[in-house]
Order: sequence, then structure tokens, then C-alpha cells
Amino acid sequence: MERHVRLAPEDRAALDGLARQHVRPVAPRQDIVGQHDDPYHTHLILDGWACRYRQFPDGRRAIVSLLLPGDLCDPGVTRRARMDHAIGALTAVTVARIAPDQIGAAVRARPALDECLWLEMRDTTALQREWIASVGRRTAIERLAHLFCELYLRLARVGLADGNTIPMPVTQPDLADALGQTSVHINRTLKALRGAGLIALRGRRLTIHDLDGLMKRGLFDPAYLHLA
Amino acid sequence: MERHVRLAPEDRAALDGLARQHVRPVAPRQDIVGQHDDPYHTHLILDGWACRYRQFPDGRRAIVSLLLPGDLCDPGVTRRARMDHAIGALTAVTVARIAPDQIGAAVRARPALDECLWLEMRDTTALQREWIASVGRRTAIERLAHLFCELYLRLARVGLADGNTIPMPVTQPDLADALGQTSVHINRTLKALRGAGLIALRGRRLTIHDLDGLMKRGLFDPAYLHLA
DNA sequence: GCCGCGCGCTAACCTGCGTTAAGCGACCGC
DNA sequence: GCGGTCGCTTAACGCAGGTTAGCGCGCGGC
Repeated sequence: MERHVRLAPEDRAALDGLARQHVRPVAPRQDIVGQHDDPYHTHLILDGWACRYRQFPDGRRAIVSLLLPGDLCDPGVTRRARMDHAIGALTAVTVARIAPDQIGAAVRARPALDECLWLEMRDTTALQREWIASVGRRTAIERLAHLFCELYLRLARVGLADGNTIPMPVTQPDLADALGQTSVHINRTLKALRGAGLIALRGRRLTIHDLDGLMKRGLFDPAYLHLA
Repeated sequence: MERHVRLAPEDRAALDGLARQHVRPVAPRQDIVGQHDDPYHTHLILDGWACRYRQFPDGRRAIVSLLLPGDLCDPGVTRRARMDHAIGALTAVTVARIAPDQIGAAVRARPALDECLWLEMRDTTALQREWIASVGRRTAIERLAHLFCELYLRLARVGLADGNTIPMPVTQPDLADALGQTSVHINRTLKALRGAGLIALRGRRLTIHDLDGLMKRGLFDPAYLHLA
């Protein structure tokens, strides 16, 4: 599950151990961690899609990142602080709750895991940077194309792509909040991408007909994902 | 310079040692690290303002974060990877170059520094999240107000605020690229903020007349900065 | 098996911000 | 001291994307 880096079997075993304890299901639209909580646990997404989001007093919502199976919620949470945003389930989700001292112990026992956490962190920040660039400077169609490329590669990395199609369980309003637009415009843009023959989206599944074309349309450069 | 956390004098001394070696001046508008470099060193900003940015083939530029004196460029760079963005000087800058093995050695010698690096990382990601929320869901005037609040508090934290005024050495085109807008509209928005009596901006210095008002205007909640 | 609600989809209209353009002043290099 | 470039400012105009509204459908709850 963790990064494509050298990990001894014992390291994997240690991770497995953490992931198996305290597994918890979360219903769609429920918060995993609330916006003003004093979070104690780190969470590992085992199944389903979640997101970090920030909610403004007037109701506007900004989805700040998407969390897919295999993603770790807050490696740095060990260093405690009040939450400034929330983590919510977009679909039905199952998460593993991991206590900070467990992480600390695991890292001390198996130093390679510390390296893993740093890599995880590095990837997270790279992803966030690309999102800022997207929302800041890409047009509507570029944003959506870019997001689809990103999701495809991230899901493929953890074995959740089925050929050229991936699950796409999020609603159009969700996409809108993630891309800084309205659901109406997301719908228009989807129509355009379909019309261009780049994708098909039906029944919560996205099929990418032309990945190269989609990448070009979204100014997508996979470097930031740090794939193998 | 580093986070407001318990640091033994020896820890500070170790940091100081790193910061004093290989100090280098960088001219305004020059890159500190290029967009496709294979970066070897971490950089610490000692003076001046820099930014991370991503440049698209057609010339569009997205500034993805602002780096102020005291900011560390890439604690995680130890874990090598090709750059997917660039770091550039906005003003004349002086940076300290720090080799990865120096960081490694320092961390092993003084474990408290590892904690520092994690905190730095935590703050960086929180900042990036807030920027995504800004560009995604805040209006032009809210974005600018929010950015000014953020910069004021970040500079005050390192002793660079002079009462209610701070240096503001960046151009309007720079602000535009940081906030995902055009310089023309930045100019309009500045006029509005001035007109509302919230700020004054003259000669590369920003005076905040009404911090509370500015915070309200920018939907600013300082929680994400993790101040004392 | 029915009801209600949320989502997908579309259309018509509106506006915040982008675009283009132009004048002016400060700074820089020669 | 002079010309060129870049940033600031404003104005006029255009458009990408927001807003509002309305319909149909699928799904979950009871």
C-alpha cells in the first residue's frame, strides 16, 4: 500500500498491523474528523473516497484534497494542533484509526517507516501545489481534464483502475467544490469533454478514451505524482 | 528563527551553524531552483522574498507559495526527486544552501530538530490548504484581504512587522499570479480595499489600518498558521 | 409500493473578472 | 542625460463562468 520504495517484509508487517486495528466504517457525507476537533488519531483510508474540506460561515465549501484508498490522513497529526479544516467521507468509507503513540513506536522500531512518512508528506504537498496551480491558472476544461488524469494515475497506482476506466463515485457538486466552480459549469464542461471524445462518464464510472489527449487538454505533467 | 517550540540552546546553535554556511545572494527575478532541476540542496531564506511557482508552456504562471525570511525551502528534498516547479526570487534574496547530509547529520545529533522539520512541514501544508480554499472559493477582495492578513501575521511572527505596517515588495503582477487573477483586477481590488479604509499601500510598504476589519473582509481565521 | 430528495441535465440571463489599450512616472543601463 | 522597459492606473469592452429555474429520474426510507 505504501509508496513504491524499498520496504523490508518486517516493515510491511508493521504497517499491516497498524492498519488492521480499529477499523471503522463511516457513512457517506459524514465527517471523519470535524472542522474544530482536537484530533488525536491519524486515519488511513482503506476503502471509499474522502476529502479534506474547508467550510465558510456562509456555506461555501472548498474541497482541498481528495483522499483515496491507501491515503494516510495526517501523518503529522502526532504533532497536535486544533483542526483548521474537516475530513469528510464522500462515499461509504472504511478507515483505520491509528493512535499517535503507535506511529511513534512503529517508527522507532522500524526506521524505514519514518522515510515512508516523509515521502507521503512530500507527495501530499506536491499534490496540493498542483491543485493551487489548477484552480489559479487552468481554465474549466483544463482543470477537469487534469483532475481526471490525476485520479486515474493515483488509482492505477494502488491497483484500482480497471483498464482505462476508474470508479468515479463523487457527485458533480463535489467536483465543483474541488475545482472551485459550480455544479452547473462542471456539467457543461463534462459535456465538452464527452463531446471531444476524450471520456465517458456513466453510472459512477469514468472511462478515459484518450489518456494522451486528456493530458494535453489538462496541461498535465505527471512529474508531481512521483510515480516509479 | 524556527518554530515557537521548546528548543535547547544547543539545538539553536546547530541550526545557526547550518544557516551560516554557504550563504548566497540571488538577484531579483532569478531562479533559486529551476523547474526541472534535480535539486540537491535545501535552502533557507535569510532575507528577501521568494516564491514557488509553476510555469505553463504558454507562459501562464501560478505562484504556489510565498517564501519569507526564515522559511525553509524543502525540508523533504533529502528524499530526492526531480522538481515539478521552480523557486524564484521576487526581490533581492539571500539564501543559505544546506546539503542533505548536513540535515541528516544535524537531525541525528539533535533529535529535536526532526520535530522542527515536521512542524515546518505541517505549517507548510496548512498554508497550502488555505491557499487552495482562497483561490477556489474566495472572491477577489476576500482573497487579497486574506493574503494581507496572512503576510502580516507571518512577518510579525519573525519580527518583520513595524507596528501595523509590513514591507510589501511584490509587484501587482506577482500578486495576480499568486491569487489567480490579472494585475488589472488586483489593481481594482486594491483600490476597493483602500477605499474601504482598511489598508494603505505606498512605496512597497503596506499599512493595515483595521486588522479586524480586514480579517472579516477576507474570512480570515488565523488557526491555520499555528501561532503560539 | 410510494414519497421525497438529491443529482444530472439544460436553458436563459447576468456579472465578476479578463482583455486590450493607453498614458504616466520611476528606474536602469549606457 | 536619454531612451527603453516595467509597473501602476484607469477606461471600454467582452466572455467564461455564476445564478436561477425547471424537469426528470433513481434511490433510499418507511
